[in-house]
Amino acid sequence: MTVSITDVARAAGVSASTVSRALRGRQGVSDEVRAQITAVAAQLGYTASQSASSLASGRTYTIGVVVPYVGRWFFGTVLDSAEHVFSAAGYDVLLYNLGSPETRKRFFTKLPVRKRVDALLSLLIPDDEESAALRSLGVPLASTVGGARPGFTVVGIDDRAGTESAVRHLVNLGHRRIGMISGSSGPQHWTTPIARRQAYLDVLAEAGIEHDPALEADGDYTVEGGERAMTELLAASRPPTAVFAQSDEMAMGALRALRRHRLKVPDDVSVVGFDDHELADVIGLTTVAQPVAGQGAEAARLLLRQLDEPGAEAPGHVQMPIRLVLRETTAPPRPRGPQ
Amino acid sequence: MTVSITDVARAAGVSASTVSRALRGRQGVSDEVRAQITAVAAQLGYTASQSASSLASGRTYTIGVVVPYVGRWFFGTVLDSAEHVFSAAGYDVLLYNLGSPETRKRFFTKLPVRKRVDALLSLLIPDDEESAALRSLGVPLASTVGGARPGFTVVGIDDRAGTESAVRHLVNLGHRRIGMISGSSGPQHWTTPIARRQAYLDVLAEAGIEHDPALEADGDYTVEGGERAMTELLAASRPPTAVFAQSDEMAMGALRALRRHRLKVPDDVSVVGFDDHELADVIGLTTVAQPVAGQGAEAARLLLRQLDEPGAEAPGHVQMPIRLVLRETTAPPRPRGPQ
DNA sequence: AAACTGAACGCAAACGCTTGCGCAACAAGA
DNA sequence: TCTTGTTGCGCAAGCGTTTGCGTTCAGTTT
Repeated sequence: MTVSITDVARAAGVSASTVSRALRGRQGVSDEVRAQITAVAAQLGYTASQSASSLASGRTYTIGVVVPYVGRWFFGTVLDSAEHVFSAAGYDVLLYNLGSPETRKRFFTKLPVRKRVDALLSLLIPDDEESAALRSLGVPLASTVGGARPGFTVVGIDDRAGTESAVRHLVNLGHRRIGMISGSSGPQHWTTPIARRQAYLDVLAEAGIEHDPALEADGDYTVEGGERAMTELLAASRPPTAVFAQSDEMAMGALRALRRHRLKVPDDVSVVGFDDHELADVIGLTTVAQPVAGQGAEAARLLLRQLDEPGAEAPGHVQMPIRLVLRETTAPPRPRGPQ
Repeated sequence: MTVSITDVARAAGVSASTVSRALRGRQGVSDEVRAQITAVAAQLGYTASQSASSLASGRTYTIGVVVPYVGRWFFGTVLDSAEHVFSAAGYDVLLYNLGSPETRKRFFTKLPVRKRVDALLSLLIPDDEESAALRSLGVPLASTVGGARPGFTVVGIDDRAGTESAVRHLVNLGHRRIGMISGSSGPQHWTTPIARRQAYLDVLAEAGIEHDPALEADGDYTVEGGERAMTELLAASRPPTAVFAQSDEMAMGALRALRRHRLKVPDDVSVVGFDDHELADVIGLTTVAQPVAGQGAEAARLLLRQLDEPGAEAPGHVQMPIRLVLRETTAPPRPRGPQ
């Protein structure tokens, strides 16, 4: 049926152990025999059975990646770059898409990755219990979202600094009524929205602007949510002249809401996003750019390093640079007064 | 170290085989013993080793998914929906991201999925050689792109009909100079761009419009490519008054090029895309919608069916519906003549 | 009461690899 | 010549499951 290691061994006139050593580049086999075996294996189209190999060796050469929504740009991009790093190093990736609460719960209770992966990269923020479950796997862990967590190597960005640059930009343009569309905090302890909100409040305070709770709305990190949130903000008794959205998707939703209300951007309302989505440039959105692919690649590299040198201390938290990208959705507020 | 089936067996006072049967719902074990074993297993936190299980049974409960670019909206969306179907059925997914020619070549020569998956879903179009390699895996195959292929269940859309509805829409608005931004055909026999081009030519012919090669440009299925292509088209001696882009991403690039040239959409130039990208609505792009997530889910379901009933004949090709979505980037051409 | 069922369970043989150990064979040092 | 190393390779014992077959035993049929 399917060709096994003993088939190769027989065909090459050696033992199975020699085939195993030869094909995996171990020493203890002469160059000529190795060449022989390699040739025979190629000719027979032999591939080692991953199951048998990992059962015997304990190594799976597989990395688990858990992500909330593969379909969303941010996660897709991180996954893309991480996958490249993994596959270049000879690792396969097992993907778990945990968008709905049920699949998420099932994953963390059944833990299908147990004994199946050598390491795990999480693109979602586990709560304490989930964190513990992952640690119980006994493999290196990394994450590209949220703040530092025990047992994890997390590569992220400085949410405070990013938010500050965005909001300060609006302040410097002369805006005083600055709204914010935030991402839902959800059931998990999702630190990002919290950090960004705090930074937003701090900048307002430092500029001597009184915070108006009516200028905050939740956008659920989606386009539709952003649209709803912007609509809410516009319904305030004194609507904002500028809005900071915690993600580009929400900013895009906000832009759509503004268009529906026949308000001009940036003349009537300025908008700044967060992420530098691939289409942010297309629609001219001012935003704070973060190296999304870079974070995925870096996290993957750090994971691989831990696998290569098991003794080494893993960095707890690394921060990647952010930068404000000025485009066409921000401008000074329209001068008020008698027209 | 890690708890094995014999640990559970010992703790429950039965044999390993009984544990195996009990946990997998096989018959031949009494209800009380089964309950006992289930409880003990849960308490010990036992999970069967996937390697050992698949080595012994030959089933991997894993599906391979190969995709050119996980980061792109189309593929991410298909993957997302397919993954949900697979995981709901108890299958894990192994992801292979084959964007670059090297990784692609490596994948098809080494075929790391051999003996690792029970079925394979391809979101890229394999050439004849690659197709043969996949068939040699001896597992059910499905694809969500391109035309029918021997050995594959492919679920797609009617590219001709989709293109016709888009181009006819432009013709009906009164356009006569209708450009097209196509996706590169690339090295593989990628039938989609060819089918769409043919439909484009046919509609022009049926409307009595002479085809002008200067109104065709390649956009590589990317935003940047679309922008370049549009710029090319605008450089023609008689530029188009309307453009059909073979994907929304390219259409978005075209919109950006038009904005850079200070041309109004749809007043100066109409644009219609293809796909109904999640952000098409945000920017008001007229486009032909295809059920992207639906195709992923359907392909996944068809694959699972083949696994459940190995004897059954698999459908060779199923087509999902498309529909033209009118938004704000198309309008009648600006009346010409003395202004 | 004997013979026959079927259900519930254990035994042991795979499944296809990896790896510690042992054993030649040969080279180099004493 | 005899040790001592070194290198190249085979043996065989796992790794943790699944599964065909055999055994036991309670319950049914003659």
